Amino acid sequence: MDEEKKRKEDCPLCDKIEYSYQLIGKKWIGLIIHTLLDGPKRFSEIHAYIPDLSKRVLNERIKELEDCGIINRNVIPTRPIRTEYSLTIKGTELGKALIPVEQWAKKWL
Amino acid sequence: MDEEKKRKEDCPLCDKIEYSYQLIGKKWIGLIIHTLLDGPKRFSEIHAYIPDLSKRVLNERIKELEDCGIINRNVIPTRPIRTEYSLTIKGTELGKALIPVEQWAKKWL
DNA sequence: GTAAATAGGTTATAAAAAGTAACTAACATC
DNA sequence: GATGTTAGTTACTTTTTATAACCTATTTAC
Repeated sequence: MDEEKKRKEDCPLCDKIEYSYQLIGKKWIGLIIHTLLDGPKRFSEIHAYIPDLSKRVLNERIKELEDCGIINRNVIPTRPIRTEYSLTIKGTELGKALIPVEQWAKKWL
Repeated sequence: MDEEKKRKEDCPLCDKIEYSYQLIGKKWIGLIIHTLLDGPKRFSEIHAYIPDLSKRVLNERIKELEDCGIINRNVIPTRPIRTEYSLTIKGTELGKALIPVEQWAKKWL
């Protein structure tokens, strides 16, 4: 069956699509981005918005999202020091790209 | 800080949004829907398109997606019997809602 | 008609990811 | 100096995923 062979064979576009699904396919990533879409937030604020997400995993997700350029960590030198997280342009655009999924949820769930 | 209290307090819309992110936040869900968006496929075809997804988990994901009304299982009484999976209307709309994420991937990855 | 192949799974076990709760460091207030 | 807050970290448990072998039914190849 030749049709079975038309799969991803070093197709760079397929790789990107697959990567994006692995990204939003990680638990909590979508909700964290959604939360930050309405403005920068501190660690404890994000945690308060998503209480079922543990601090350990929140910290892990934040580092992953920083590493792929989706969020920025801004350390504000007040006393006590506060760290604020905000979406980069790349991250804001991902957040906006997820809005149709939220609209789907409103309609179908 | 009162602002921390403006979180999801029995907000049905937030629940829906959260549920949708938990759904697409499960590994492989997005790619399976993407794969089915271009037409119905058999078990082994989906597996061929996404070879890194094991048959055990593919089977689990298929059952979950069936349970929430996103895909249909059609048993075709040919000899040998073939089972074909297709998106429901709900599933097709979710697939379409994910296209902006793919466009984001094309632009930013 | 026996041997290997295909389709659509299931099972057992191992590895990776996420959850839980207690702890820490740096400062601040009472 | 005891208590609290912020932003984490650590050790340990539970849940998810991965890996690979196996299974049943039917089919094609020899």
